[in-house]
Amino acid sequence: MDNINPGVSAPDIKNTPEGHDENAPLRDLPEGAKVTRFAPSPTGYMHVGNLRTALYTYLTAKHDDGVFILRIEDTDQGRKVEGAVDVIYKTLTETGLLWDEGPDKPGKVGPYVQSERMGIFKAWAEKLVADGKAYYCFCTEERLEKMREDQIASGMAVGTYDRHCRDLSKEEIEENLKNGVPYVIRQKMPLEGKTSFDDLIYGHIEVDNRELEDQVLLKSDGMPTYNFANVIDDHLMGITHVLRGNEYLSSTPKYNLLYESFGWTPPTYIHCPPVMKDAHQKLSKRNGDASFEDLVAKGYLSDAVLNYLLLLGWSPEGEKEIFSLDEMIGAWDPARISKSPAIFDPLKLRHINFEYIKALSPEAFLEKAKAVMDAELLSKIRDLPLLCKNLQPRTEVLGEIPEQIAFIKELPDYDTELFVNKKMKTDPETALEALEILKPILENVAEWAPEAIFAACAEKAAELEMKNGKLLYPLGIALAGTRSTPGGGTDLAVILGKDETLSRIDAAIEKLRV
RNA sequence: GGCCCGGUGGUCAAGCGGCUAAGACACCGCCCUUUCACGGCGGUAACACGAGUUCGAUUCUCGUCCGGGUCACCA
Repeated sequence: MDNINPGVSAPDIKNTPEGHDENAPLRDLPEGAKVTRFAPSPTGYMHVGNLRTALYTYLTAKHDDGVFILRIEDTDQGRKVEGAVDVIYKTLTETGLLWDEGPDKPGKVGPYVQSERMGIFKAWAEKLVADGKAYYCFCTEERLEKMREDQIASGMAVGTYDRHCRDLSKEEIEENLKNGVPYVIRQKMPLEGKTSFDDLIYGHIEVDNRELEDQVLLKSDGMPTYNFANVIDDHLMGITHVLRGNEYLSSTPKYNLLYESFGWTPPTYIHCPPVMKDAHQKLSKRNGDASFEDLVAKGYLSDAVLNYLLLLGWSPEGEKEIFSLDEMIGAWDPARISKSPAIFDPLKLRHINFEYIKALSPEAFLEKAKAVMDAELLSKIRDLPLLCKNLQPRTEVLGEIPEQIAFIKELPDYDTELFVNKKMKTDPETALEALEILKPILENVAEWAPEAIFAACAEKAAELEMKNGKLLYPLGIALAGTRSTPGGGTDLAVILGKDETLSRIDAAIEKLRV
């Protein structure tokens, strides 16, 4: 995607408190345009919940011709997975969620990889300390450990920092700093009052400041916590709308206080409910739930997956269900995101995928179907277009095609009971008759084509005053050895070719004679 | 446990004080039909519970219950 604001070439903004100009315009955007960001951490796996967040984030930006930013949040170096960033690029590219700015598409507010922004966080944290909104904390791991134990023992609120270092004397702090005592920087929460914010989905949310912990902003290794980096980056990057999972709902007041401390305007928050595996568990890597890549590998179309995800937790105004990406952008309204969790329904995904497969041109379907067939199978199909014509309305997931037509490779060892069909009024006995009648017709049919074969068979049926099915149902069973096949007996004959057809009929006749 | 959020059929969901409470998936039945599908038509199935506000609550308030989230030098 091209730079969406060509012609604007403001100098790089300074990311530090000293150089930062709060009023410097970051981008030249149309009225009402939103700037959003998708900020995954590179853990090597894109689960569908993540992808859904990316979609919603993308749509929120694009609906008003805004900017969609990709930022990689890799401050936890320990969890970093090799190649994970590529998975993110690949998935977003495949689904068409193209970002306007990102690590590989630098804009004016880069860098877009958090680990490359390390220098700036410390400066901002120190500004907070200087302004009395944060403080150095020299508590050791052991003291914190002991504090928690004591808290549990005394039945106090669990895990909340006791603000031990909040009121250290100036001298004490200087002394520690001078001696190189390791420290973290903690946010100084107000001791009373309330903090509130408005979420686009959940509405007004208010908490007692007493509930808020003096959270760590800067770790002892100089790295920011997610909680801090997030706020700094979102602001410096000019993010106007923050979409994220609702697990952040309860920490948002802390973020708001940070914005307040800096004198910044908080973004609009849009918290999304989670995508669930069942009523109790989220969809997750740990549970071995399907990632986007897994679904595609199974034969789901990426557009179909995206379309399904769109509907999982969001509903359009009308009755329409199938949306192209452009249509999604047009119809999108973040206010219609659901408040409650949604259980991922594989069956519905199948259906949506089916709709997309149905909509494929015959040529496109043939290409996709061919891709899941092996050479041996392909060599035995005498009329691939005909097969595909029959397959297309019967395919929900591409990957299931091979098993659906396994009988082409090899006739299964079927039971003669299969010849029983009440509606067609057939049984093994009538089937034997039917096949014996059919055999010479097929041997002598003028042209080995669907219409010609069907016409010849139908003519014979009419002559014998029987329903077509009485004659043709047994043909299908004889040729496929299974009840469910893509196409009727005459189509199967063409797909298998004359020789194979005749030989399978002989085999059936033999089987029925014993 | 404290705090925050949620609760319409099996699932996704519409609804935003007055409706016989949409629609989709799944399921069942019928029709079409050379199998199975597709398609068409029809059907079963829901406002968690209890108070209150109101002439009237699925919609508003409170409580109960249930579920989820969060309480890290992880994001």
